[in-house]
Amino acid sequence: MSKGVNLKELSKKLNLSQTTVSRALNGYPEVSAETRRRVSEMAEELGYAPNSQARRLATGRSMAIGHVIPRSIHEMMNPIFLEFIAGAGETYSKHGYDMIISVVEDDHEEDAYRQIASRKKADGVIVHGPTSDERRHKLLKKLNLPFVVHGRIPGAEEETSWIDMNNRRAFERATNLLLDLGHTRIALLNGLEHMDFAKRRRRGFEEALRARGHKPDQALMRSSDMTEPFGCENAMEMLKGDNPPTAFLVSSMISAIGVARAVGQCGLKTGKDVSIITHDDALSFLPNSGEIPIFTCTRSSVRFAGQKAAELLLAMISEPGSKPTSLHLDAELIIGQSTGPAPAR
Amino acid sequence: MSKGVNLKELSKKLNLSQTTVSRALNGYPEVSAETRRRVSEMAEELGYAPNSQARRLATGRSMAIGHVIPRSIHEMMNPIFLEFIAGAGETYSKHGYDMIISVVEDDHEEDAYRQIASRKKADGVIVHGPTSDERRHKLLKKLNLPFVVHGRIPGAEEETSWIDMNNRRAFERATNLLLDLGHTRIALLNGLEHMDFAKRRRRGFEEALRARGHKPDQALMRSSDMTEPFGCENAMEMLKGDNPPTAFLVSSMISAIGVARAVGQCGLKTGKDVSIITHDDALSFLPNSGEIPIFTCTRSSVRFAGQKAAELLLAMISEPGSKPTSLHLDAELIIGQSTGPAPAR
DNA sequence: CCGGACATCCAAACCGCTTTGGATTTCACC
DNA sequence: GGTGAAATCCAAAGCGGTTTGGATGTCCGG
Repeated sequence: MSKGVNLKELSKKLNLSQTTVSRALNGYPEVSAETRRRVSEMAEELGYAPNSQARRLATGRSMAIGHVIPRSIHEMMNPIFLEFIAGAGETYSKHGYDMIISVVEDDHEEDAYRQIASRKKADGVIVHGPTSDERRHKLLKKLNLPFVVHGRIPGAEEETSWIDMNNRRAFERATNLLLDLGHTRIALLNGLEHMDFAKRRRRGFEEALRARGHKPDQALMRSSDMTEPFGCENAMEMLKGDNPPTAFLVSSMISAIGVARAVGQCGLKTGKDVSIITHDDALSFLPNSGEIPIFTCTRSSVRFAGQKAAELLLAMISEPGSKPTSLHLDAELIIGQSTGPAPAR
Repeated sequence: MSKGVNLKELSKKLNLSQTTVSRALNGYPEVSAETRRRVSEMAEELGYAPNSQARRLATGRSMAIGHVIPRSIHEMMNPIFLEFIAGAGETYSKHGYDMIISVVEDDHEEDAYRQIASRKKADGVIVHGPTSDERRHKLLKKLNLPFVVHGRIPGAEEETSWIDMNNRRAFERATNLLLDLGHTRIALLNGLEHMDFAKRRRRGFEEALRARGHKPDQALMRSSDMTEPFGCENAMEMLKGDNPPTAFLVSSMISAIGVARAVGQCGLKTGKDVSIITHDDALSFLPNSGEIPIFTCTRSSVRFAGQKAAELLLAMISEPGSKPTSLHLDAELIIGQSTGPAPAR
């Protein structure tokens, strides 16, 4: 077994033409049931599997989806990116597609897309982490390479296919919850704000504040890669300042953990002295579930987003020329242990 | 530009044979310098790039490396896996290889490898997360598919190529440090112990204890997926028990963060009342650097391991029949803020 | 018994590249 | 001037599939 039979050998063994064997295996109708049975049996027995390169060459479809990640973006999106990929990967393998990932130097990103197109490495790509001045979609259109954006490209919402969560709304709701609890000095620890999602989150935050007559305080807003130390250091600094915040709205569980650490180090109690709401991407290694989750959060499974993005893209590929579609997911607002009424002054 | 010229058209335009053009572009010697120049210029101008499927079919090399991840293993190794992948990916693209990742249902793992081999999807694979009763290497040998193991397969160290850190030694050293600081009740929060790396870490821990005349206490050892809550819950439980540990040795930063949270919740101070040493895979989104790192740790960059694993594999592929090679990395022991002398009883 | 409609199957072209096995030209050297 | 080596270049044969355009055989109604 697994000796590496090819179509020619298989068909010889069966006394059939390659045509017939190929058709039998690929489910074409012009083959008798009996023949089809014989063919599949023999194929099974000899462990035949079509060479994918040959098939791809012949069909002109590469049966692969590309993900290109510049090193820097990659570092920044680390765990979230992986979870998304995992979701997409499930969809791909379900449909017989391969996932190819290119880790490239930042200044070679365009090149990477060009190569995918010209060398026919993939039938489509996923665009990760769109920024405010995104340009990749233009390149991809020029290259005629189908793509789906994870997130939204400002100004190109209508002409591109995308999947995104409602970032603005999620942070608006979270902010309102904190306001309802009596918090008025609320800090925002956001992701890098040249990223579209971060910009939207800030907007949701600020709008909610303004709607209730509060002025957003720049001194309470920070934006950076969402690491643990980022959360800790900034929270520490703010908590030690005068007129410290009583609540934090944080863009990532990882940073939120850092905030919690800072709170502890200041001798305060999370959920009592200081409230924290974080966005929770439902990362599998950072579960925030349980009967009462540790963190109050806005939750939206990025893995699910990955699955859906892949489905969208595969659909686009199989029906070229169809209208762009998009999926707008709402985050759940889940009450956990990290929020409570604002402490009396 | 990027109109999709192929070799035939390009050579026609140049009044040369496909042979010559192909050779010129691929750097073969039997082409005059002048001709080569003309060819590259025209190729550049027309935006020619060889179709990768065709090239692969013709050369018989798929120029791709496969990584298959069963969903469950994947979930468990999440961030570490990604960091490894990132490292490997850098090496691949530097050498013109593609990285293809298959996310498969657990019971289809074997299938995935079989397909990679029979359909010639990849020239080699990386084996992730070997367990104590590992069997994948046997399958891969049978399939004649080159592979490199990230970690070691117990009993097959000589006959396989692998890259691993010295888990036993790292945990032995960490344990000794704690003993030197006067700690005698040391807890071990380990990864799942059917994984080879976790088993080695435990061995290092226990041997160090025994060597100094201490009996490992089963009540202080836990093993699980290395999540944050795992660290917190178990630390909490132990700290609240009678005769609590004064130090924790933890297999992952993520869990260590959980431990620190538990310590804080118990009203204790990390590095004073309770010491923590963690293994630090140098994940980019969980930096533990700074002048004095937060956590005392044994550090070994898993991204670097990924790069090296890829190099090993590519070398194996280009020199078939070479002896298996392996790389044994030593972790650094780095003193941070989370350790201090054992508190007086 | 004949012609056409179906049902089956096949030979050969094709996908776009690499590579083998020459063919042709050039040139130094005897 | 003849000759063999070196330098260039080319036609054609793969690589292993899919797909087009028939060929052959069978069955049915008229």
